[in-house]
Amino acid sequence: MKLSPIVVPKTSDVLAGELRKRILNGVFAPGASLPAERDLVAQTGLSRGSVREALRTLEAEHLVTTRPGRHGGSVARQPGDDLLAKYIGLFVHGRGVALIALLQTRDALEPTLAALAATNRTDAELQLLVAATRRVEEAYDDVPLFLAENVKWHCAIAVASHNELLRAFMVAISNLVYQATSIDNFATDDVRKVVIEAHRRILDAIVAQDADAARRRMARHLAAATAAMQNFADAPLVLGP
Amino acid sequence: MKLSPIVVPKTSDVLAGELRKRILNGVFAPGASLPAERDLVAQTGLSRGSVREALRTLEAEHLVTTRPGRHGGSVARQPGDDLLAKYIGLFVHGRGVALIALLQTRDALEPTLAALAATNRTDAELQLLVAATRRVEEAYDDVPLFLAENVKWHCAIAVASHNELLRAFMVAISNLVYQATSIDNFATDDVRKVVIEAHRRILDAIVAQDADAARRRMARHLAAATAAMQNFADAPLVLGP
DNA sequence: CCGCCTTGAAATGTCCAACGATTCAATAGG
DNA sequence: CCTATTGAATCGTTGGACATTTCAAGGCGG
Repeated sequence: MKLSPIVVPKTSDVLAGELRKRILNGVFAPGASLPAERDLVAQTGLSRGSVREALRTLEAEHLVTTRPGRHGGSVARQPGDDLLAKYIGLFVHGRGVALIALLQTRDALEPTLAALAATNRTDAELQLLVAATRRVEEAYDDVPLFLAENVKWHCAIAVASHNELLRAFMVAISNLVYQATSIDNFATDDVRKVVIEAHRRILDAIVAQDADAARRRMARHLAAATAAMQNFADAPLVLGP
Repeated sequence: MKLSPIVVPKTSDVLAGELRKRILNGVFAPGASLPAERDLVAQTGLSRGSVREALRTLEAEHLVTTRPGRHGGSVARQPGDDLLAKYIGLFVHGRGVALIALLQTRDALEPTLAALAATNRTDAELQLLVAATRRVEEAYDDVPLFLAENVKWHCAIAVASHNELLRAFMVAISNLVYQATSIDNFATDDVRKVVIEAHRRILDAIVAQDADAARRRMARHLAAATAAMQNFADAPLVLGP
């Protein structure tokens, strides 16, 4: 008879897994309190050290926040966009991903986002998008503001797409590209003029809920923007917050 | 005189921050060992519990792995694909992202990946891709194996694209989709036959380094695959290890 | 009666000491 | 020369004690 190698997981990891499951399953809804440390000790039969290590793990995963004091304790949280953005940034910086790779990723995501936005947008989101478009145009003379408003415009599209995952990806990448390019002034007068015109045409397609046109125009817009900064796109990505 | 509110960070968080800084700065290069727990205790003057909690935090961030035993200890890691995959998974499950949103994201990423693979592939990667294609075909009669090899095939494309960020996204999403769909048997005989044929045509385009054809054919392939599971795509995503 | 202050309770934060479990290297024995 | 035993280094786990933080309730003075 043969036995396969036996692995013994750490008790704190087991407990962390159990609690994680319950949080993601909604047993502990966001905002709800988990049992107190000593209650967990009593319920699980583990030591307090193990329980605390499990809670530290979940805390690092942003699944709970823990506060001391009278009505303190650990409360469940919902993992948000900021968490994903943080780890995407960590990945990009840690691996030294080149700017060109970020631009390629953006080129892959945004045409689909535009198409989805055209299909799924609500009227309220359309109003926000119109306002964002106007703010970009009004910032024509202020290059840093122009770039910042431009990022917000693209994020507004992402929000209107009603796809949370794509949106989270897009927001994270947009901010990374913004950080990497805001120093270099590739946004000449001509570039800014072209951007404004492209935004208008994309907005028109979204107003008309024409998904194909929105996708096509966004793809062209990005190709132009990428070309404008192509000169230093191969440089390894530096900087960051 | 007025005093602003004083915040006292947890000692374990402070230590985790210090170690994190050193790992990201390269003081502890990937693969290098951190001081042993008891050495950290001696150097920092903290208790072993606090040191361990700090290490659990870094472990959850995939910045270290820690092993017991003689030459065990904590070694620094480079945040890799698995890190991003873990947190993408947390986001998807935590937010209850629908399967349709995952499929839309995949549809956005993979045509670009195929195009990049056609352009950037090396001969070695092409060989791997050929082998992966053959394995999918050989698994025609074994549906679970077929699905698993199918995922590997798509990941092989992602690797050949030479875009680390897109690849990491793709690998994470592929596995999530796989987990969510491997239970439902939508992969009928007809579907599997069509998949194999589509893979061949995409592979041909990558062999010929025809980026446009690769993108086009991948888009069509995905549209067909998405349609095959469209029936239950709106269901909220459940399950997953 | 109202408002401030003190006190107490509940919870996490930190430390210490010990023992158990795991892994690998060195050494003794066949 | 090979194998098995021993031993050392290291993490894993437990239990208990005390410190710190936070809030609520009650007491005191106005």
